[in-house]
Amino acid sequence: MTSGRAELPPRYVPGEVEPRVYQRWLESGAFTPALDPPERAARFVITMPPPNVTGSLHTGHALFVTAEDLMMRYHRMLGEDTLWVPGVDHAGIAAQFVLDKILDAEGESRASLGRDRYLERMWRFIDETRDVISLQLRRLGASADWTRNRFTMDEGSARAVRVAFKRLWDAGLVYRGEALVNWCPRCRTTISDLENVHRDEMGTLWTIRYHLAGPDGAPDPDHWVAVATTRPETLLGDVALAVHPDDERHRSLVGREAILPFLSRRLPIIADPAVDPAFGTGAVKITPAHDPDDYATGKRHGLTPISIFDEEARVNEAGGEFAGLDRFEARRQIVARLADMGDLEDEQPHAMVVGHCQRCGTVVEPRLSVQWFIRTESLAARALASVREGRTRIIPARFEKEYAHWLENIRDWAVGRQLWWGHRIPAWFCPDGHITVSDAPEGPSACDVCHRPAGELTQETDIFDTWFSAGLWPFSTLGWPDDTPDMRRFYPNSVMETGYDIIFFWVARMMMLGLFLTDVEPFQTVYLHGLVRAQGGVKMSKTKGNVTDPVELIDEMGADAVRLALTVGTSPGNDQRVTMAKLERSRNFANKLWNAARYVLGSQPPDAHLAGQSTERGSLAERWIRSRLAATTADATRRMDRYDLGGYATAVTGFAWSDYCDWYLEMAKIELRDPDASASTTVRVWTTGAEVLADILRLLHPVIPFVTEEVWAALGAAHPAATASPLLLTASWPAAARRDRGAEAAFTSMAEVVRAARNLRTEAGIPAGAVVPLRLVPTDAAAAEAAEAVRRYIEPLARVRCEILAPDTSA
RNA sequence: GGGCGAUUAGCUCAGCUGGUUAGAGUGCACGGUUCACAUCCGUGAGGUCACUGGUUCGAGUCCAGUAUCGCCCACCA
Repeated sequence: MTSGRAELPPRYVPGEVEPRVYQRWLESGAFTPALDPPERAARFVITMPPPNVTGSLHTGHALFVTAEDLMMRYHRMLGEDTLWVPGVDHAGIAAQFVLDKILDAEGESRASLGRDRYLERMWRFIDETRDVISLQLRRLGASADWTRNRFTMDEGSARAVRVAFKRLWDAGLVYRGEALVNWCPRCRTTISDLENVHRDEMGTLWTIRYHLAGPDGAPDPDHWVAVATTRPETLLGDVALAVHPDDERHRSLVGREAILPFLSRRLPIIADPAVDPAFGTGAVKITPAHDPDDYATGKRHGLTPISIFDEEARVNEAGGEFAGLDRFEARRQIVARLADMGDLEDEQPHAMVVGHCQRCGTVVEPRLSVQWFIRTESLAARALASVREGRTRIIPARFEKEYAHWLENIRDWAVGRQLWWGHRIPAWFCPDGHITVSDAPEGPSACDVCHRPAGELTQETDIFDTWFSAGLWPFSTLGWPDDTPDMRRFYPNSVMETGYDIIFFWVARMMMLGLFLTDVEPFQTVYLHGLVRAQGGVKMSKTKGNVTDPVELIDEMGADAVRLALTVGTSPGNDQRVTMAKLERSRNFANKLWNAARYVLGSQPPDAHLAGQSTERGSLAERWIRSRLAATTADATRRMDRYDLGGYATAVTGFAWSDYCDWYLEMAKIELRDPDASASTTVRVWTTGAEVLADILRLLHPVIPFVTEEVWAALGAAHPAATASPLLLTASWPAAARRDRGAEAAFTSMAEVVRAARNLRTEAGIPAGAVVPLRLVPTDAAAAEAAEAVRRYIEPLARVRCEILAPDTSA
């Protein structure tokens, strides 16, 4: 390689270097693990949360890419066998929500298209959107292996889903049964407990009179039971009234019957200890099909539930005259009618908790239906033990408690969804109701029980909860269930990195499924980042209009600045704000580095590239900066190893800016311009600066990869010995050298004098350009000697002329 | 109803296993066109580490309690 002057453009323009640098990385093939990994190399595999296929980059993505890429680049530089499999998630319910809105605008709907055409339309839609997010992730610098790009609806995932379900079924961990589930009337599907988000709301508590049945069976106008309810519309599904067995006020009622308004159904009055005598009137209506408590009560008393809503929560034919009304309209009319009849006794504002669909916000309706469940008890116990016994560690540790609490109280997982976009449950029914689960792509050849041929079987129409396929991600992306080279080499993964908001949705599910299916923890470490909040600390949301578009920020500030701003001053699991001030500061740092490099390149003495590694003892400036570099390297490495990404970034950027730029380069200028310096000294001083810069680039590369890579190339052209590797991406992480305490102490004393002198100038109002005398009074002969030794730095740095007086020993 | 977190300079946040004058950035004040950089340089002001007790030679750091804010979990009509 011919060396010589290398140049960087005089101005740093954010966003300019990224495309060509990323292209160089891609062409190097370094994102893809080598076919023959180095012997005994440690392994580092990231588990990435696959973003929603229909989504577009938001700040949360920017944060996870930054954190993961930081770790990846660090471990790659350590020479480890690294892998980051990128991909996207089909996001069943979320994707349908998006497509349904588009169809609505086109005058179409799920119903008008039907399942097959709807799915065709979805695939076309996905084809348009599925690369968007990946391309955006690349703009942030994600050093993922794009040759292994995956999708939770690809054939590999589909097969993993079938096999996983079959194994769960064969192990008796799957059952199908009637249950009261969370139903979203807008999405028209079951949702899990996790997707049912509770919100405090102000509702109304109505007190309604249920007349007792008279001797003739007709309602007795003079005798009634008053019942308090927040949902009067559900009375259409009442099957009983209940009181507490010890409640004296109502004891005489037990065993009698009341007449349901409007429908004249006879309701037995029962006694059940679940009733709180202190609440309302002490008597409650029992509506097993629409209330979880009532469902349990009904079961205890052998009552048959009556469902009164259809899938869109309109009153069905069981509701008599109210049939066809929306549930809230039905409520209004029923309350009005009761009031007219004089049977509305009271109406009070009432604080209550209401479940809403996580996706669309609609009030969740408990609905009685037959569902697929996964038995979670044994799965959860293993997932719990893994963390308790330290085989998987969660960072920060406080989330281990939340994880444990959730798993200890887990309920069975309703995995079926009445949607179309997703993996269809591989279960078939024969006319006799037997269930056959098959993991074969073409389905079973016959009923497992009665051996009827496949032609007489029909497949379940429900699909899986999106998190079921996501829960297989760490291994379905590596070829599981086959014993592939990737599985052997990269499983289990090392670090699963994600936001704390999906610890239950995703992390816990991966642990449960991973342990059951592969007998090993899918990853050793769970690193949870905080959430990015908008200015003022509120959650970002499109409806609030406070979303900062990371793509715009990258255009304006550069990907390096966005990454640095998301890293400095953060700690795992804690929320953070991104402010314009922080972004500007980060961009300024990139600019600073660029200019420092320009100075180094521009100040290269002739033939400097011919100098080998200097062995002679350098100047104080050189020894000091090398010692500080050693300290910073050790600190940065330690922080990286402890996942203190914020501390790492702060340490390294601080070193580069303060120690290197503000002090070393200024001291080096003095030495480089010294007319008395020998050529070899000048070369040595410059080379030290170039070598330290090279290590700064290595240390900074994980967090600001683009600028450092570009500077590395220029530095390599000027001084190949400093860089050694053509790409910084694959350069080695620096080893911490020995510190030089003597040099550090000498520097500190010198710097104190300079700072004191500058302070005196400012206080005395001495013009910045004026060179004034400075009298130093050493405390002893050694101090005098030391002062003399650093005079050459003090004088230009403080713009003074030193007079070093005789030692004053009086103090 | 449980549980968790936060509370440190005007603002945004770091402070690991308790140890010398509590840090950073930004903002502010003042001064700077020195040939890398005004996306910069220099100097400076600014904190009873929410509050109350306790442990300790010593606490922002550990313990108990209180307050405010936020989050998670939870089938009471």
